Amino acid sequence: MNHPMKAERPYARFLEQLRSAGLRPTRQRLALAKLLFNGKARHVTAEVLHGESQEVGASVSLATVYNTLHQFTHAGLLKEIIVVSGRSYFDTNTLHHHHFYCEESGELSDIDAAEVAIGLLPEPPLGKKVSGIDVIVRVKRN
Amino acid sequence: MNHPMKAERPYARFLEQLRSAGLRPTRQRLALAKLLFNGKARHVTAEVLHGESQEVGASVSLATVYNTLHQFTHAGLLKEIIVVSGRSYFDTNTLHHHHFYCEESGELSDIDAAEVAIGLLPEPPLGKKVSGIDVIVRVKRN
DNA sequence: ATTAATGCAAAATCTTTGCACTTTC
DNA sequence: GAAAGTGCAAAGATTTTGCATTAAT
Repeated sequence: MNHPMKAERPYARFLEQLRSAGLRPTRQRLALAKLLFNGKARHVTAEVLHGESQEVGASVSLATVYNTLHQFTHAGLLKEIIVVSGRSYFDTNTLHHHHFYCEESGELSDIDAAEVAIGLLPEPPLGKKVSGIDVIVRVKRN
Repeated sequence: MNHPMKAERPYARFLEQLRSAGLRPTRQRLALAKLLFNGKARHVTAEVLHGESQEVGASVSLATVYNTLHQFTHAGLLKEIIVVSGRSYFDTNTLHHHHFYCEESGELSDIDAAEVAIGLLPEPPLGKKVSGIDVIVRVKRN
């Protein structure tokens, strides 16, 4: 076995994922998808993802990173998380869940929805219906 | 009693509030405090508060509005609320509580903390302690 | 007088857009 | 070749900053 453990068809899954979202599998989207969806849940900002794409040699412009993150979000592949002003995080975990957010490090981590039991909730304002609930547990260094 | 129901010492309360926060009661701060703390709970953006200060004839520069909002926040007179990217809301309700947020209108409204019973919570990440919990109930028009 | 606060315009951030060029189908 | 996607630089939007002027103690 000379070859390392790289997958035989490394893009197959992403190709599938993109196609089913109606997005053409371009080099840039594949590169970003590969960075985003390689196993563990990720929380990235556009800036960070752009940096990673450069490190990997897959040069993708920052504008395209933004476009792609939003396209993926609209396609249901990502979830946008707002925890701090002036920066958007994108989460590869699209299931309903919540977050720990460390203001010092900027790190986000997931909290399974089942782990947060929200008891009662008051009636929403008149003429409005609930469309989502986000719980942000802010944390600090001990 | 010819005089209408305007308070005899309209600024007394604000003066007190500012002084106890160690902030000099300048014309601008008094004007903004008056707009912010006149009774009911308010949720304002810098832009909106700046607009209101102009309507009232108390011209305060936008930079000073930002400064003042942050000073008030640090002094514990306001609470900053993050619900949407690229815009900060400031809430005159500094008690622990949560929010309804309408993405369509941008309106925020309070939910008393007692009305949201959060059952269990997982352990925060190693070396971190919980510093706050924000619940945002996103709502849409029916 | 000292010290703090304000205003202005300029800068800094993050994000979006317009349009020519390139790639995918 | 038609349609969609990309890159770049420029524009937008919100927020912060530097510094001379003004106001509060």
